[in-house]
Amino acid sequence: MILSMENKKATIKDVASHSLVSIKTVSRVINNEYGVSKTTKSKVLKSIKALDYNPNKAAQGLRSKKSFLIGLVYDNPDKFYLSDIQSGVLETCAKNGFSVVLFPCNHQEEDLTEKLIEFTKRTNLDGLILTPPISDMKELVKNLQLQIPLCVVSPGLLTSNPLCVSSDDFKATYTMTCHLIKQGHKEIGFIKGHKDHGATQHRLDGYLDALSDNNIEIKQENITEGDFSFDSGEIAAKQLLKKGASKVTAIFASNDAMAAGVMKAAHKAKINIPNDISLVGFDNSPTASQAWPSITTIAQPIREMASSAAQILIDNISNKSEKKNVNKVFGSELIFRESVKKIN
Amino acid sequence: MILSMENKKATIKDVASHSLVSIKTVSRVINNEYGVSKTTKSKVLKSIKALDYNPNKAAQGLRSKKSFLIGLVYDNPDKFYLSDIQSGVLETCAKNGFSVVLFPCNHQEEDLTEKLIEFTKRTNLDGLILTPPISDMKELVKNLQLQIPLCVVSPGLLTSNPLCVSSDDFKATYTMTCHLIKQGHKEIGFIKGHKDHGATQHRLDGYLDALSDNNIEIKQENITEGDFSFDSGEIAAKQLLKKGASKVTAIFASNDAMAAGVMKAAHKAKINIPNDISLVGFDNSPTASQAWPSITTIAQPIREMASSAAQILIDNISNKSEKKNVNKVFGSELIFRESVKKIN
DNA sequence: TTTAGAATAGATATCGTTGTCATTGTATCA
DNA sequence: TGATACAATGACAACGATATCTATTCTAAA
Repeated sequence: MILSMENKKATIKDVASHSLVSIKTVSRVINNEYGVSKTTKSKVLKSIKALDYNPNKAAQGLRSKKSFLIGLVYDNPDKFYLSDIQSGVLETCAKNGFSVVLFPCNHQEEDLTEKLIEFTKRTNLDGLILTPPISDMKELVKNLQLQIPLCVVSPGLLTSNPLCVSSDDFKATYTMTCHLIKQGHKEIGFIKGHKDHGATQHRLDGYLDALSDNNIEIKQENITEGDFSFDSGEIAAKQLLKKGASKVTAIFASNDAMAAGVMKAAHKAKINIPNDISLVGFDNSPTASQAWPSITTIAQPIREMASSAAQILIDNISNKSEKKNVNKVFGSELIFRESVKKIN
Repeated sequence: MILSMENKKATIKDVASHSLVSIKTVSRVINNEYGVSKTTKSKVLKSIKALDYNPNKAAQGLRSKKSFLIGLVYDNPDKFYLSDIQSGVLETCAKNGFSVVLFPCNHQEEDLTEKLIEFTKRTNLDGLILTPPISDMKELVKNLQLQIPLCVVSPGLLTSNPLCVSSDDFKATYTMTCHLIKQGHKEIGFIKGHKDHGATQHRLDGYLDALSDNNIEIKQENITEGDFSFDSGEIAAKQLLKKGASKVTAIFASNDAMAAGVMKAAHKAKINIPNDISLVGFDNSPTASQAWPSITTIAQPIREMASSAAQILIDNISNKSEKKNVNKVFGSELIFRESVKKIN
């Protein structure tokens, strides 16, 4: 029947009869399975094109017990970070025929574990990606007994989860602090991040170790609390600056948003950056390059990390890789701009 | 059989036998269909809870020809805007049992129409949401012959698409320009947005009409090109400012990112905002509140608009609403901050 | 009582694909 | 030559839900 073929979507059956093979053979072609001759394969592919055939995901999923869905869990106020994460995951998933289901949440919520389990079941996910700060919650990650693979994106090397993609925040902060020291800075203020983020401790450690290794005294008064937000950076800066401009000659903010807050505080207090005080941030967000003066910072391949996390997860789902433990580490890059000045 | 029930996921069959009814009755309960007595219903619900049953989306989708998937199409460099759009759509979809599939793209791509059609088919979407600037492309929207409902988010009132959610950028810009005029400004510079965005024209028109209605001469030299990016704002500002500080007394940037660019240019040129020049932006993004001085701007309920778009779409999919044409308009709010000064 | 009609429940086919197992054809080996 | 291996293909059941149609029960009016 050629009549009214245009209205309805072609099914595997249509492709089979069009190319004069069985539906099973068409299925083999679709899934790149072993055991189809070249001629048959090209014949089937031609029919698929001719009929504009797209496999029905629901049917595939029902039969093969897969959903082709990957969950992306996040609770990060940094929209730039999130955007990179999303596009990285998205790209890799699309390339592999998977779709992404977003799960924004509040990491402080009491029953987050239950909600995640419920979400996973309800959505019938094939895999789950956890990003900071959720991925930093060791207890939660440990208790999350899912029947599907889980990949975490983490700021540090230590993680108990079998599938992991991590950056080396410690090393990056250490190197940057050394850079400041080489520029003659000894009194370096530090603004910590949100306490629930693993990155907060790693970055602090990098700062502390760099000071120690360079025989510079660690002063608690130079270390202030922050929570990665712009406002907290401004508040912390006020605290660091009120102790007299003679004191601190540089400020290391744990991220760019807080560094921008520092800049606002400096503006208000008529303190010039970098002439009076040097400033560095972390993340290489647009904020840092658009500030005036532009802010020296640390770039991490967030997008690539996310992309890699998705790939590792998909490989694991498809059992392409036999490895049970994967921890891919990504390096950071120091971005030198105008906010740091050499002093004597 | 109670044995080893924990390992496998419960199906509708299990629920049926557990509550001693037919699977059809369970189905009726799940879908809130007519024709189940209260006692039966509560019995079934109890079983569902007891067995921790979740309907299999793939099976539901296969049989009912639905995918419970909604596509969100975007190509907007503004991460704050995007974040609001996403969370609005996400929330409403989650509430209605739908999932969101993201489709980032490049609006200048040659074969975007074909790609969208292909995406829709491949993903088996139940509905599609188009956001600016894709939703501004009239030809594309018109040519997009999909078999599923389409809802556009638009900055203006004019749209040929039956399902639409819009803001009133014209009115907002008009009102804000009048505000500047009331503050004594007559020489008001204007930075246009990206030419492909509908908002660009609406906002320019608001500015132009406000000047006309207040009998202020429109000068082409006061109107500069921009593209909504920070950098373009900085460049445009340089152009407006080099004509001598005596000339323009206020600058209206079509969005906050460009307003921030203006601020950077002013800093560099030692021009004080608001003492030398007043500045307003558009969007009420964090950029505007975090700048120093903070920037007067216009707030739009982006999140609510996105949420509403999703609801309209879902209602249409479910045929809950018989209306074929819906155009919900959302108002804007002027946010007064430190960047505008009254002059005489 | 009887009975029409509504409310409720069930049996069975079906959606479009993949999994299992059987069958065919062809080349290789003793 | 016959046995054997292996590549290529196909027939049919099954995945877990909803749709359709039919059957039973209940209620209220005649």
